[in-house]
Amino acid sequence: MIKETSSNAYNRKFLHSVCRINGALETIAGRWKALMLIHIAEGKNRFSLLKQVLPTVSDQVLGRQLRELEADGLIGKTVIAEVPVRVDYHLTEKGEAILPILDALAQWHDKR
Amino acid sequence: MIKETSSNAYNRKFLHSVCRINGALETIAGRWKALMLIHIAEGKNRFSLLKQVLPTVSDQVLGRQLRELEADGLIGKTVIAEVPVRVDYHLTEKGEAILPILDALAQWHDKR
DNA sequence: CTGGATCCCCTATGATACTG
DNA sequence: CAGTATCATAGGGGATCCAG
Repeated sequence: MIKETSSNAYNRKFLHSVCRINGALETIAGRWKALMLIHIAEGKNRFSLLKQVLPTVSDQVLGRQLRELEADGLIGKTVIAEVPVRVDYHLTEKGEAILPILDALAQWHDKR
Repeated sequence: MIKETSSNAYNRKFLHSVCRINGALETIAGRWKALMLIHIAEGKNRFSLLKQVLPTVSDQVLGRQLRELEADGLIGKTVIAEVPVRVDYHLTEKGEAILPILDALAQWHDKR
């Protein structure tokens, strides 16, 4: 059994919280993700609507980031079998929960 | 003069808040920055101490991210003219203010 | 309409060596 | 001790074309 120094315990404690912070940052740090979350929350909840409000994002990147947000559980989607097909996105509970933190970040950014 | 549609006004409003969020994210999204801020807050406030607690970061990257955090106003440094020279880092008021947000991110990350 | 497939490029990160 | 200079690498993002 390895005797633990207080420094080792200290490191593991903080490394753990940092892993969580980095994990959180990675889920929202995509170039457009914060923007996409806000727009979806405001009703721009379809692929073509998001393209309209994010004019400089490519189809490929928009699609990829939508899938990543879905995989991370921040958004969900509803496929409506019309012709042409229609897809509605919506924030999950977890997606809603990030909005106040994004707001806090925006306010923090204005300091000084 | 260009007549504004309500959609244009809508876009500019949200694009503005998103620019602020992305700006905030960029200042802390470096691979090690959140970790560095926490460690500096906890007293690991010198180059060699940070290297000890961040064993996989290279000197080059550590130095660069320290300079970036300093340029963004999150940390300050004090150079003590000993031999060998000694440099102490400390969080600025702005740097302290981000800590609760990082904590909120960590708690959010644990959801579900 | 909603994206997947493919290719390219740029930037952040990393490794190594060197300096005041 | 506290960095900087140089080179190499990987992954995110962008452009274009294509498909259900």
